[in-house]
Amino acid sequence: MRASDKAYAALREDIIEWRLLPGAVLAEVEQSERLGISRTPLREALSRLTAEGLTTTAGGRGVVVTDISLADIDELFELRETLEGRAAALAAERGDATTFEKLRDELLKAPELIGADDPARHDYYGLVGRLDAAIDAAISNSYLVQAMRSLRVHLVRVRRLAADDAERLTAAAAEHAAIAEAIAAGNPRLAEAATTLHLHRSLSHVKATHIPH
Amino acid sequence: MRASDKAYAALREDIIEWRLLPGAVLAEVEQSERLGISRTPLREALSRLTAEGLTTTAGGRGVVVTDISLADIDELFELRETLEGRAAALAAERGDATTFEKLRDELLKAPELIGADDPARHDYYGLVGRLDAAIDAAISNSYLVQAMRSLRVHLVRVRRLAADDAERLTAAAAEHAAIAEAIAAGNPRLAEAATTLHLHRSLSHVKATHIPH
DNA sequence: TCCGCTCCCTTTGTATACACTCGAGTGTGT
DNA sequence: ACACACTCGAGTGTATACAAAGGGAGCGGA
Repeated sequence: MRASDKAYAALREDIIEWRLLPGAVLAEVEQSERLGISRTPLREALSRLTAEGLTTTAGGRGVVVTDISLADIDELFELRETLEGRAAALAAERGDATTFEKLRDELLKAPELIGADDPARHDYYGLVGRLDAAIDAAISNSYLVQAMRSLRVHLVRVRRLAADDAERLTAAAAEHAAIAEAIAAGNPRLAEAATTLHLHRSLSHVKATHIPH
Repeated sequence: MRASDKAYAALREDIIEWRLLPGAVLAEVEQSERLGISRTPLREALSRLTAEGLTTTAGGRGVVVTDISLADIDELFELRETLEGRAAALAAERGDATTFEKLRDELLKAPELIGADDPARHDYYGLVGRLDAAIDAAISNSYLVQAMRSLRVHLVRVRRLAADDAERLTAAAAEHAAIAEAIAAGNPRLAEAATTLHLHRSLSHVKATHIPH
């Protein structure tokens, strides 16, 4: 793995996990020494982070970690609703039914995973990730997939702000199952509606349990 | 202006104007010498181009200019319809009516601009650009604006493939005027419908007059 | 005491030198 | 004659040295 990739992954992780808080200045020499690499690959990593919107160049003062305000969260979900709603509709038109039927069945059994003692709920998040991947594959539109992928980075960051209690996750699993069900049934409008519903509930939850930083 | 910005702008222009054709390899030493800068800022420029999707790294063999197939154009417009349709609807909800009324009036007079002998039709394209900018400002959603901005780069490139005859531009101006009219009237669904219509016509025109390369 | 100017220092921007990897081409052995 | 291996080279990846620019602190004047 290239040094610039390592630096990119490390910084991205630090920002998403809120170990590097908004406003933190990422000075080149400081970070390059911390990560044990030179400035050149670090600069490339910072460029990528800035292109993604996780950092921004603060004229002459280095790059700083971007903030996420409540307004940003609203904007984020507005775009998310647009993209994922359409994605779900397209998946319903083009996707393979059996794939999404299996995912639906797994999602209906998800409460068992959520109840387990794994605090990170890796299995459940992996399952949701597989649903996302299945939708991505079904729509076969690289530009749309790319747009959603760039959104997910910010969404993971936002999710870390909210308290992922078992109650909400159980409800979310049912909502995801509804989406998978609609896609499997080949019903685009239903799939879009289910996605809209899920995202509104998700946004409400985030705003309700939002931890100010 | 920084050297890396200069290199980025120059290469971006070359790719969009099809002076650098798909598949062309951009060797670092070669391009840095051509542009009169060193490899370091050039690499940053190439990183940005790759992030935008105009180039792609061909495993150790330098970066190459990406291709745009007919399938890509379909995908591009599918995403464009999603984003710009929603943008028009949001602008209708949140935009200032007088701003878009003025733009509508100007667009209705656009055929005069198109008839002028300026082969580049700078005035007309400037006017359409101002409509885009007005929509961007009206929706006040930086994430959505960012997503559309990253799309427009590819769209400009596609537009260069089509023959922008006066007839199509006149029709497009009328379609744009209809969008502005719907936004000014504060009718989101109408604005979205007008946008959908315009994009379908635009796509048909591109595919009909497509110049294979 | 407050405003403004200047100087210095910190930090980024650029250039260049070095290291390493991948691939092609050639030469040799069977 | 064919196949395998070795060498050479082109090109990227990384490190470091140098240049330039912007900001902050300190000093001086009003």
